[in-house]
Amino acid sequence: MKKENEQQRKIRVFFVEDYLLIRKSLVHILNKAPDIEVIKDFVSAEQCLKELETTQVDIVIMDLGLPGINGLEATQKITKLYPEIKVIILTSHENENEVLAAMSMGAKAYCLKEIESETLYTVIRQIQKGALWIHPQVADFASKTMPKPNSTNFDNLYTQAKDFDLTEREKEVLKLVVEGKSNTEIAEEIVISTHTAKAHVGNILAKLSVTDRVQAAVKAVRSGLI
Amino acid sequence: MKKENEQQRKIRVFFVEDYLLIRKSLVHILNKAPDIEVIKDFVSAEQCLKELETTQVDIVIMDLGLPGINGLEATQKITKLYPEIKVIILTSHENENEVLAAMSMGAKAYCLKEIESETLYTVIRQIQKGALWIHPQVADFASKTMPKPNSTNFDNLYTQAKDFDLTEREKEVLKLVVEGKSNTEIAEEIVISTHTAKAHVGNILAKLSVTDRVQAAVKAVRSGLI
DNA sequence: ATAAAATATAGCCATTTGGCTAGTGTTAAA
DNA sequence: TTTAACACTAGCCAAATGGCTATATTTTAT
Repeated sequence: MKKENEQQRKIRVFFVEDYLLIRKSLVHILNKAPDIEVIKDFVSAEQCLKELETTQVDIVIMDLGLPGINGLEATQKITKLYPEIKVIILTSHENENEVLAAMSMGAKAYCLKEIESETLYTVIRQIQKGALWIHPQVADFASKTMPKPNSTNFDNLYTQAKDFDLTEREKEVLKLVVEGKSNTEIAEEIVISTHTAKAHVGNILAKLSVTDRVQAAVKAVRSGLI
Repeated sequence: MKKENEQQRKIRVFFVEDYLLIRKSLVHILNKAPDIEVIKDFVSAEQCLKELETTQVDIVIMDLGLPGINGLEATQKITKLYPEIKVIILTSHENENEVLAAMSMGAKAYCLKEIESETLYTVIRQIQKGALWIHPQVADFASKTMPKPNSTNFDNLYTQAKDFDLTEREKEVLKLVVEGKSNTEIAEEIVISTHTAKAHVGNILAKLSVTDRVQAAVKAVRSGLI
């Protein structure tokens, strides 16, 4: 059925990546697949969004860490404005939160740049068919937190993922922990008792799933929380 | 003169870049130049260094931010062991210190991944002829601090900028500190006494000019040391 | 209105931390 | 050869940490 359609029509792709050299090389690689066609490539998400107003594509492949509108925001915008378009994240970020955030923004795939080109072709084809795909290397933490595919619950993932459910006060304390402050210093700074400071730190450790303040600080910094 | 040599012999290149997809695409792009040949490409600097023992090349193109030995250390090793080999840094880091460090490590060129492929070909050809090249976008701060091409003054740049003068052992310990390990755990992990572990941590704190391991960890992460 | 959080406080206790001084053995540079 | 840096070990001590249980007030949802 519909032989020409399914086998002859190429998968139309937009590609967003800020570094020229990488962009051009990847476009080249992508176009080597007989059934994939990079219609246009963009330095920024803004340009891509602009072009989407007039051009129909099947898939947008998007880097995270773009200048201006970042890949996550762009993904959200695209999936909201054009639900039929599938967004594939292609990035080097192995960050847990980024994966969760991207998927909750509506991305259909999360690929690390580790990926082999042949696998990438396959992923693109699978996504085109409606699949979801997450790179094995980051799939474990994604699967944990992604039980219900209902959007209500998903929307919070981004904030939850980035916030670790910390309260305002706890974020305040965590910031001071990252500065290397002791519980006593923290207590002085925000005018609470040392007991309270300790309690806050303890709760922070629990919420971040770590066992000491060093790990908490590192996690906070690495996840961009602080 | 020597028409065949200069025009027919291709520039032999090693290419080091950890992300498979990017590596393969760039190799492809590089090989499109008629006078450039990527002999081999590597995921890690270690592998590249190993291969250099047996294979002669003109140029090594190197990413920064590699796993294991990073691009800067590798550059230093290469230029020390094989002064005739020119190292080209190809990275996305626009960091001032990285540029200075790379050049002081003996790199001959510092290219951002922004670069156009045609320009990259030109740079490679220029470098092969003995030139130095720094990407316009980062050239300004490089030129400021690069007055004396004598190595004495330059050698410190790297350590001052990134290393905090840590010894190998201390870096090893610092990595474990960042992982949130206690002194006891560190001692177990690298098989030393807890006393030694404590001593190392103490020395690290002093060298990083901080007063506790949290600050050390944060500083290590933020400065990209770990 | 009631339950559920967030915030704050308190004490106990084993363990860890960081600063300090004081050594030993090894290796590399002056 | 001697100095200097590195790696390692050791003990002391006051302070800090993290886990624990318990309580009370306030804010926020339902």
